[in-house]
Amino acid sequence: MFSQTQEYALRAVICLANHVEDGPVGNPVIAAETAVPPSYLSKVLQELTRHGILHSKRGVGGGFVLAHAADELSVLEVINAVDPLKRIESCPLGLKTHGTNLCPMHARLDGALSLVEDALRNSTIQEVMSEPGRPLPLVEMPDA
Amino acid sequence: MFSQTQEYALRAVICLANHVEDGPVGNPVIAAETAVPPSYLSKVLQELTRHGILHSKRGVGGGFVLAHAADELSVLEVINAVDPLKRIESCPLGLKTHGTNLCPMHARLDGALSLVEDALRNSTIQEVMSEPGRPLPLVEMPDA
DNA sequence: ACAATAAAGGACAAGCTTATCCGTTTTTAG
DNA sequence: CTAAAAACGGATAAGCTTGTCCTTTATTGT
Repeated sequence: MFSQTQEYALRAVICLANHVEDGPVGNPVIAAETAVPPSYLSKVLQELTRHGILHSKRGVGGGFVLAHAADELSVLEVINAVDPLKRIESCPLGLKTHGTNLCPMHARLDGALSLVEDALRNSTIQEVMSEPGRPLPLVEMPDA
Repeated sequence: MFSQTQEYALRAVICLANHVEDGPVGNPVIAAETAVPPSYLSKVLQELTRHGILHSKRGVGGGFVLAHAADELSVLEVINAVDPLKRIESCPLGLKTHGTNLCPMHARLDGALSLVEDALRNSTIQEVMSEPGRPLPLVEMPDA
């Protein structure tokens, strides 16, 4: 339901949010902390950069940083940057007389998609980085 | 978000619900009415049969019929038969100390999945076959 | 029993997602 | 100005989803 690429993108963004004080973070570091294959992560980070989620800096001391504050960035934005959640906007069968007025079946499916869209739009990266009673993303729990 | 196979399965089931009076309906008829490639549809119908959503009958006059009444069959059951919606039950990074207590990020993603699951569980095929103000699935609107 | 019909099942092909590799460009440091 | 670091970009491979084709098995009617 959520793609691997979406998952990777979210991990990377959370990782960068964790490092927000540290200046640019390089691909290898992010890869290590997020357990994403470095060569693939590289593509994902590129895509996030193209969509303005990250800023990248080349050369020595370069790497990636968040382009916006963690509480100004939604989970949905990250997902849409790499692999957009696409709503059902017109009849998948191409029935012309349905046009934009979906049949009840597709209306329900799209309704479900809209719930997802809303939930993710209203979750910021900030919110998702720590929550009382839940472990921190990307890190093993301090021994219980 | 929803796979092609899930979409095909739903179309096929709705088609069979439309033909519920007519006895078994063959693959070629379903394929034509649902605009699904017949050779692929054949696999989907097989899978629905294996999971008890349909009954199949071989030989002359054979075909497929719904195994249950349309108002006793949920959209979720159909989807789960061919390509199950899988919830996030444990940490995708395999962090052992997260175990079954997801981090807030995965908790939100799974929360979204649970909304979808609920919405689809509570939609019956009956409900999805006609709804005032919406066109009927699979058929062009009687000219407006 | 035989022939026709239709689903079941297996083997295979095309296309997209995920993943890898390597050369190029940009930036920094010395 | 040169060398090293690091992102960028293109080409290619592996795997899964989607789609095709053909043979086998079961059922029905004659």
